[in-house]
Amino acid sequence: MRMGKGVEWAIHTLLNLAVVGGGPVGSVRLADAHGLPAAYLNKQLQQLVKAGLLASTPGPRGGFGLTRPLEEITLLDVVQAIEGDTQLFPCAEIRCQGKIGELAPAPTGACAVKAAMARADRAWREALAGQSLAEIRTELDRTPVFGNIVRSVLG
Amino acid sequence: MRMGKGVEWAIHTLLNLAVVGGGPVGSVRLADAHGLPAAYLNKQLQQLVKAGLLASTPGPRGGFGLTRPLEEITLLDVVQAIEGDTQLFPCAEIRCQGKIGELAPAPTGACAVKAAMARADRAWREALAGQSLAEIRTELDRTPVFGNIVRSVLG
DNA sequence: GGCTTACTACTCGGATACTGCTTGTCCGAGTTCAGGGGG
DNA sequence: CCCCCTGAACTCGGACAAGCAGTATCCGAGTAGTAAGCC
Repeated sequence: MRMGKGVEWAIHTLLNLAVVGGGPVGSVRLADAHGLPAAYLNKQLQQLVKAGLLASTPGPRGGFGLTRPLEEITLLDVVQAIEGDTQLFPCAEIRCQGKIGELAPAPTGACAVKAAMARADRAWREALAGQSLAEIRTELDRTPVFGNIVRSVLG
Repeated sequence: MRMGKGVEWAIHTLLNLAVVGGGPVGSVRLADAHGLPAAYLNKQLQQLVKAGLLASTPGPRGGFGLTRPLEEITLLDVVQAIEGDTQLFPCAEIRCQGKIGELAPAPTGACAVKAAMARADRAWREALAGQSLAEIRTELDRTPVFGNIVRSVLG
């Protein structure tokens, strides 16, 4: 159980877009920056567009651009955009199946297992929502050369 | 990104084994209790044996039995036994690849993205480790008939 | 009658197919820009 | 000289394959219990 690589790609791409600022950047250039397959990265970026994190402009000089500053983008936003907002624990309600399910009365409350897992799930999501991409960029800016390199590659 | 069904199966099976107490129970009977494919449940239970949560005894009258009380089994134990202890976020270090990777100096510290994701991961694991199966069983015992049904099915 | 022994039935355990999702690739619709022709 | 039009190049967007992990199944190794045979 692990999330797809698209999440890592999306985060780094969002950070790069913020560093370069300015107008939209095409998916090919964004992919070359980290040696990623361009067409597949494009697919992931479309997910970010659907989620409202990016805006896409077609045609020459087109590409993808941020719709809001990094301060307003949390890790949870990115993860949900790429992976969807499904729970980590897929409760199939097997407590209501099989011999036990047939004999037991219809359950009144929610499944205790499901509830416990949901608590952990919530802790994870809150930890993700508590960290914005802006904070991560601050960490990256500890290496001052970084900004120049990104701008030289994507500019 | 969601964990396999085996986790739900394992948790309910562990709870059932605790309720019935006594000697080992075969995988077929455990599977019938919730209408699960017996052979595949067997595969998952083997994972629990490897993790030390269950003990298996072969031959007739054999089966699986708990090795310690529910108080000493956390949700994290079960999840790690079934899913492995890999991180949710698979950092491929793409920051060191592509044009940016070639131009940037060798990174000194850990990846900021990886670190942020690891924090959320830790929050999730701590939430899982903070809940034992005994607490869940307490919830289930709110329905007093439950114990009798489990014993009648597995006895 | 008691003990030994062979047999049967039942269990786990690992090796073997199948399915669905993640990953990866390709081509078409749409738009901007450039260049040529006409007014 | 300025405007319009046509064409081309480049972009996103969704449709189309490949690979792999999760899912499901089956058969063999091993053991407890049983029943028959022997002392």
